Amino acid sequence: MLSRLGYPSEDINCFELNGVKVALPIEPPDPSRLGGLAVGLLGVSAHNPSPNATLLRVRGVAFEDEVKLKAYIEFLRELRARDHRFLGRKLDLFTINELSGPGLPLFHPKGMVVWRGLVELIREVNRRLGYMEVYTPHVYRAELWRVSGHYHLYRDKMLIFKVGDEEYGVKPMNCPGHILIYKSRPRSYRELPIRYSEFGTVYRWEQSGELYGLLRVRGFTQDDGHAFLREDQVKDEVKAIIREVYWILRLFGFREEDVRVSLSTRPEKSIGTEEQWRKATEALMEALEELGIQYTVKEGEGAFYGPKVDVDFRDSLGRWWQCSTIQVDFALPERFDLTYKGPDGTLKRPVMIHRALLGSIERFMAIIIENYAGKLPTWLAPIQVAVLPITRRQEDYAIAIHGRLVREGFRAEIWDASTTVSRRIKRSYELGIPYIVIVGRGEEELGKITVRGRGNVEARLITLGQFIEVLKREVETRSPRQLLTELTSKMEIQG
RNA sequence: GCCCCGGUAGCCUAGAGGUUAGGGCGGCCGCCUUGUAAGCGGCAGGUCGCGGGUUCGAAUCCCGCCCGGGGCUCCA
Repeated sequence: MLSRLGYPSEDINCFELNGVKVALPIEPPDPSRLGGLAVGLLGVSAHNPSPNATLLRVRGVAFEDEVKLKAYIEFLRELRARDHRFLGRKLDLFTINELSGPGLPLFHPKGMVVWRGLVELIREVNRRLGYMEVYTPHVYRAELWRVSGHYHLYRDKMLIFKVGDEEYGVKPMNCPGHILIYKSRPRSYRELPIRYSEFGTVYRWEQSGELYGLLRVRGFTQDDGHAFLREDQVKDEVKAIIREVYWILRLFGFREEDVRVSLSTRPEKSIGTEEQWRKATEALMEALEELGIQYTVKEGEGAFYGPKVDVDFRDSLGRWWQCSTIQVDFALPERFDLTYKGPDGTLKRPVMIHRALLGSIERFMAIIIENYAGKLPTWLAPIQVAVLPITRRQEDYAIAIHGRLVREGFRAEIWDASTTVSRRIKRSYELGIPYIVIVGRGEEELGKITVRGRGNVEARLITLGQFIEVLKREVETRSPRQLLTELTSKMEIQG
């Protein structure tokens, strides 16, 4: 039984379906078919489209048949199973505590393992790109934020407070600190580009409704970098950065078709000369074209201080994320009166490039937790190996194996025989541990081990040395695959 | 920040004005000594988010606040 109800609002279509009032934000192609669809209820919310009408909106999804509906429900289940907010707790990576504050995550030891893995990865990239790591304070005199413009343009997101007679502000961005390092002495054109990087923790007072796990927080750490360079150096710098962004995405298993690049041009409200904008925008376009990268142009979407290139990528569930950003900036060099001595002896104004590769460590961590469904590749896994003695009689042997693994630099734990083997194996699967080493009487007598990988691959009775060699290679190459499979196939040949 | 929904032990959850708030996971203790995705038994663990109100009586009803979830808006 289906009937159309009056419109309380122009953009909502209301029907009564089997006695339940249903509001659809879109006009269904054939309203009379509504009754024959498979409908799943997603949520209920109230809206007040006009002063004298209250609308209860029941949100649901309709599919042509039960099979498609079930597939969608399965997708939602998958989302929940991969949700980094639950996995973060289960894997003991981080928590967000009501007492310490919303949007301010606390990273546990295991979470810091993943964090450090990402930071070390970016340190390598920074070395290749020539970015030198610096460290700057978290709090600055408000005067600095006046000079940078943040005091006026960004104030609603900033933490500004008074100490005695003077105001201070917690940093929402790292650039001003890096600028002051640049300004610490006169610069020559011969030095450029000067590149600074910092894993800088910034605080932005986001509105409470915008917070979302690690994906949207109030305190986060950027893998930030600023290059000070001549305008004619912009193109090469951007090319080098984008190449590295692609390298990083490939490392995490994102393919070309999962990456989307956009170029944002001059917005209406902006500073700088036409000439500067033209040069910078052309430099960005040329960089993208020379790399053979397809991109879309977002007219007028640039920052007020310069054009930018953003790299979005798509995770295994088809959701797009924006992390990497490369922005050209004419404004801050001017505001801080940055100069360098040109070859002709006159003072010139450098251009700045702001860039973040992962964007925020927190957000990127959340994305990879979800993308791997908690089963992190071995190089990032907080526990790489769990050693399981079958019975207490093998515990000394297990201790010896564990000790060797730890000395070789691996993150290993012993799970003693106080509970059953299958229970411990189940737990290792739940925690997404890459490898379990199982040692029973047979292994101990032969001085060997049995290794089982996450994908149910098993290498029986190999030597610890063989396993360490594979493990080492897997970690050093940051392999997304488990290299144990090589050992198992070898074993089959032998066996 | 706005709209709706929610908050019960470390985690998941039963409970809808009436005894000592019940269960599962996890934890601890004991038994078992285990060979590949949950062995058995016991014990501990709760200001029912916080504050106020209604009532003879509140986890349960009302108000305020805090926190979370879904959406809007915004971003890395």
